[in-house]
Amino acid sequence: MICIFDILFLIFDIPTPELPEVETIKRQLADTIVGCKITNVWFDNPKSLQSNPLIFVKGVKGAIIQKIDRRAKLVIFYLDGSKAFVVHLRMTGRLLIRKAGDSIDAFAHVVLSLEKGLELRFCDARKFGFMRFLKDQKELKELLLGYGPEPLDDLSLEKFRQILSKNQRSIKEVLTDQKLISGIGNIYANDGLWLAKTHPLEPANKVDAAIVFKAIEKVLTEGLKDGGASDQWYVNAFGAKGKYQEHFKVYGRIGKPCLRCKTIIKRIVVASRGTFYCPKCQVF
DNA sequence: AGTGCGACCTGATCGC
DNA sequence: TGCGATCAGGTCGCAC
Repeated sequence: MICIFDILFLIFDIPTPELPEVETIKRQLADTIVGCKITNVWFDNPKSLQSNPLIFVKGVKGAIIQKIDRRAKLVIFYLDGSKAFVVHLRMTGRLLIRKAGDSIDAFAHVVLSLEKGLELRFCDARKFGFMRFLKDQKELKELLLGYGPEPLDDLSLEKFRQILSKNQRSIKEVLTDQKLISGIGNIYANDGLWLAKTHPLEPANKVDAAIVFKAIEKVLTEGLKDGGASDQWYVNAFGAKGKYQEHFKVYGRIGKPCLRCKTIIKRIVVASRGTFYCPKCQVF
C-alpha cells in the first residue's frame, strides 16, 4: 500500500550529481575550454568561493586552463604555474558553458569570463556547492588524499573486498562513504544494490563483494552512457539533460512495481538518506 | 576508534 | 493569497 507519506517522500527526494554526472560535465569542459585564458571573475556569493574569495579571484584571473580532470565528485581545473581550482556541485550545482551574451542563468553565483567570448558559469540553487582555489600541486594532492579509489578506474575487486571486510556498517553507507570509495552517491548506490539483490542495510562485511562490485560497475557505466540522471536539477555543461532517470531501477520508484518481481518498491531512511529497495529481491 | 547527528541552504510543497 | 513549517541532499565537524 502507498500511503500519503510515501507520496510526500516521492516528491522530495532529489537526485544529485555523482560520478557519471560529474564525468559527463568534465568531458564536455575538457573538449571545449582547455587552453582558454580566464579573463575575469564575477561572483555574488562569497561562500561559493571557499576560503578567501579574493585569493580565488587573484589566483584564477589571467590564468590559462591547462587540463580538466575529475576525481571523486570534484571537477579539477589545472591552471598554469601549478595552480588549480576544483568545483564540487554537491546537490543543485551546475557548471555551464555559455556565450558571453547569453541570457542570465538562474542561481548563477560565479561566472568566469573566458577567451573566445565564452563563460563558465557556476549556478547553485541551494548554495551547497563550491569552487576552491589551490595555490600549488601540493595543496591539491592533500585535498585529493581524502578520497578513496575510483570505482571505474583504480578499484580492483580485491581492494573492494578488503574495504568491505573491514567495515560492519551497512553496505549502503560504505558505498557512499567518499573516504572509502569515491564518486558513488544515493542514486547509484540504491540502483547498484538492487542489481546485486543486496539489502541496503546488510553489514558491508557480510555481503557478496564480487556481486556488489560488478553491479556498481554496471550502473555507473550505464549512468555514464546515458549522460547522467536529470530528474530535478542536473544538467550537463551545455544545459542538456541526461537520460539515466529513464532507467532508474529503484531510485525514486517508491510505490512502483519492482522491475524484476513486481513487488512494490519501499523507501526507508539509511544514515539520514532516502533509500529504495525491493522487499522481495533484496533480503538478508 | 567508531559512530551518529546537527549544521549548512533554499526551492518546492503542504497545512492552515 | 500567503505565511510558516517541513524536507532533501553531500560533507564537515563536533559530541558521545
